[in-house]
Amino acid sequence: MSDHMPPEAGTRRERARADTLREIRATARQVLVASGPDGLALRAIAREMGLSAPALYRYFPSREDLVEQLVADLYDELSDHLEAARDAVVPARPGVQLLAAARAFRHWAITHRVEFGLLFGSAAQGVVPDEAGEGPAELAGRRFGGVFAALMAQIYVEQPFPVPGEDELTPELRRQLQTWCAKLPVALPLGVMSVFLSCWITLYGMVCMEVFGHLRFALDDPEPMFESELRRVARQLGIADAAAPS
Amino acid sequence: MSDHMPPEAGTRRERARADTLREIRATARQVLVASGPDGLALRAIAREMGLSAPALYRYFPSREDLVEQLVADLYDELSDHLEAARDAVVPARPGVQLLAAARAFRHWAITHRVEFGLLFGSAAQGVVPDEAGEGPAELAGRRFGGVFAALMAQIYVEQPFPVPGEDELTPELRRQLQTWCAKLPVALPLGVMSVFLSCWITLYGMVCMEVFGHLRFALDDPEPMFESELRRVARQLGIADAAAPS
DNA sequence: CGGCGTTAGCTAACGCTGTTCACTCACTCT
DNA sequence: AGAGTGAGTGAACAGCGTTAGCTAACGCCG
Repeated sequence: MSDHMPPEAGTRRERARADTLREIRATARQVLVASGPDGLALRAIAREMGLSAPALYRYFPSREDLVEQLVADLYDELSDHLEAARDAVVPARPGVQLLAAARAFRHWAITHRVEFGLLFGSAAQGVVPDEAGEGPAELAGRRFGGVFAALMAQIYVEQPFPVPGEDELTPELRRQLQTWCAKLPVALPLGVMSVFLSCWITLYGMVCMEVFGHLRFALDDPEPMFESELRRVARQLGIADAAAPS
Repeated sequence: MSDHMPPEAGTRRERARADTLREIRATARQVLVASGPDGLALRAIAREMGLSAPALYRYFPSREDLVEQLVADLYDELSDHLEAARDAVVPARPGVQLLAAARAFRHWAITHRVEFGLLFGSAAQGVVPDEAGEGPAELAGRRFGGVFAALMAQIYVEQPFPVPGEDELTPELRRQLQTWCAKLPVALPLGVMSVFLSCWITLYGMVCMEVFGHLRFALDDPEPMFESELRRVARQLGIADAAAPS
């Protein structure tokens, strides 16, 4: 008897397994926000689902792997959020889209502090993460970075902004940017890539400092400073006209 | 580190207690680097010192407080490192000193990754740290920030660099900077403070990204990029001439 | 000098953690 | 119908932070 059908499903067992796996990931996420990163215990996840802790080992070889999967899921969720903000911009000018994505990044970060801490706060992946290569988290992280990178490239292609010439970069930096460039699908001037990194560092630094409380020594509400930095970035990208807050 | 010294006052008991307390802090630090932040267990510290775990409760009300003390110690150590680098600059021009301190910051961070993660990651202080006010860690953190702040102020006082006028700041940002300024010993133009924050965000962002591995997607060795960002900061502070790497 | 209060340190214990093992039971396939 | 697979179980182990109750040494004061 072959009922063929839902194209994408395997055997019943495989479907059930996939369902449970999804439920585990969802529950883990929920426990994370409810109990903080330290409260993210296998037993807590299991209890929430009405099964016993060792059962989870049918799905993940260790807690660490489960957390890594969770990190990947969170990166994906964050990427979705950014893309949604980007695509909500009409008309779709990449400059405005970049600013929208940046604001969405900060918004997600401050409304999901615990999750953000897991992604960017060195908690999960060891602080000394030589761990060459792979893992779903690494992959999802690249998708996240790609959202910004693509927008930045698009901005430059549509309307080039001033970038340092290659002769203005130190030879060491040039070499670093070159080896990076070689790994990319499209080739961009090295100066563009240095500007991209510089902007990304500003964005990352600003949001990290806010979420981790390292701006509280100075600012009560970091949003105005964030907007100010965003304007500086926009100026650097020649999209200052797009910077008015929505 | 910044404890005052020789009299070593107090009864014998008090001295013994102070000694043990210092030993605990030193051992904690050592266990931290040896076993990572997760391996920083009370029992491990106690074992290393040849005593039992509950004994530590005579010195700290909880593990969390011990970690906070450790964080304070690390901030102090880092501050010492920065001040040493600053004071090693001859002749003592504040521009050069700032760059020296910035490089020392990065150097300490990448040679003390685990400790850095504890200070600047989301691990130690709760990610949602409303915890108003106090604690030795907060205090030591302010000393650390003060090193940079003082240098920056000195640079401006000696030779003012161009800063945005108050009318170029949004009213919200102006208000934020004003309430911060009110808490400071000396009053500086708001534009200076916004530039300081901007520079500090760059420095923090760059070093955090490197240590937490969020630059590995692009750069193999982030140092050239760090130097490039440092030059940008120097340019902004009118000390570009001081930016040549030592 | 003797006694007493203070206090550093101990062991034992509780409840929690991640993880392993041996087992049961339901489902799937031949 | 029987064999085999695999999800889920409870018990157990080592380790965690923390509390309680005890011991013994120390410092002070009469």
